[in-house]
Amino acid sequence: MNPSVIANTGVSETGASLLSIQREMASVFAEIADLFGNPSSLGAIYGLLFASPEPLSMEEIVERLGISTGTASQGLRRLAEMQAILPKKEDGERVTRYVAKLELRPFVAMFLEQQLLPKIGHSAERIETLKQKLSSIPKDSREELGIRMERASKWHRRAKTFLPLVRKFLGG
Amino acid sequence: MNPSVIANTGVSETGASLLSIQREMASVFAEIADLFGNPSSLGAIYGLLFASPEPLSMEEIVERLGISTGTASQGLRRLAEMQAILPKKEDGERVTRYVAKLELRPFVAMFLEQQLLPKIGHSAERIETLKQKLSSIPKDSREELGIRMERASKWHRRAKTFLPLVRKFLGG
DNA sequence: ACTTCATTTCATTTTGAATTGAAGTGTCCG
DNA sequence: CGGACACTTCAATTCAAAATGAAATGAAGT
Repeated sequence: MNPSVIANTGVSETGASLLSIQREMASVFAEIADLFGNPSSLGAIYGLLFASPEPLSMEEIVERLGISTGTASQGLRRLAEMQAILPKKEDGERVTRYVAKLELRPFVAMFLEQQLLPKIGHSAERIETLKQKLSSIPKDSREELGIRMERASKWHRRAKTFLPLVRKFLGG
Repeated sequence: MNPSVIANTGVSETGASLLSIQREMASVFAEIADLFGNPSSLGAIYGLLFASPEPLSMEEIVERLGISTGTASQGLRRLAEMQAILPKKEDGERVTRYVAKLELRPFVAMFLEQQLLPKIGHSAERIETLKQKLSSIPKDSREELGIRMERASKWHRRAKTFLPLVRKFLGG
């Protein structure tokens, strides 16, 4: 069996085994990505770069993961936006190569600030609005509903004070 | 315009306004549910019960939310399993009615213990396994990869110590 | 035993997000 | 200019998860 089916970065031989580790790492991070509601391709790309000491070009990523150029392009953009990877435009080269940042912070920050906090905030608002509509319903339900909505508000307040704290602990 | 299009629990009139509040609440909780990777119907059902001082039967839930009996049946089962609602089989009645529990704990516990912790644990294992495969790759990559995997392990360890703590704060 | 009605089950359908891939854009270099 | 190449875009496709609804189950009452 030919051990070097896939052209690696030019680092000569035995790439097959390295590649298999990289693919497994991609798969691990893919799972984690979709656990947090992100496309698993995002995780796969990051995982590959995480397991690649050498920077990789988009083309190399596409062939090693077997994904489309469209997915790779968009994934790389989002990862760069969330500061999870670093684009390296080398001197007189045509291609951009990417390296993984090895900190957890970008992920935690992105997840909390882009996903959780805004949506928590939004639903908190909707509940506040609802509280005001309470006056227009029969008094027996009104009282109990008031208590319940107050409780829902309290959940939101707790979440809002707690989440930034999470960030400090995991991201710091 | 007829104000009582929908048969409410028998609580006489002005149900339209109560119903609209309940539907809005269902919608708020539906958003939150899918934010945490659950079917939004789960959230909708819980939200409706949360905004309903009176216990509701499955049939009432189906008609108020406009969902199918299948969805309602499965949703009620899951919510009961995760201790988010309480089934009330009343004395000589045919139907089971449900009330919302008003604590946040069941949700936090369920999310952490059923979703996060197991999957975090699983990916931690996969990374441990990968560490052992490192010996079979060229030494230059080997060293750097060793460092990186160690770092990924550290993330997992942090998450595992931190998540139970989250539970105490939000759930207790 | 038979009817009724609440609930469950599950094969099918729907829906929406992720992915594809080919056409488009832009840039570098001869 | 022109052609090659790296990358982006986006309409169409795929695919998995969720929802549907009709048939099966089963518990009460007669």
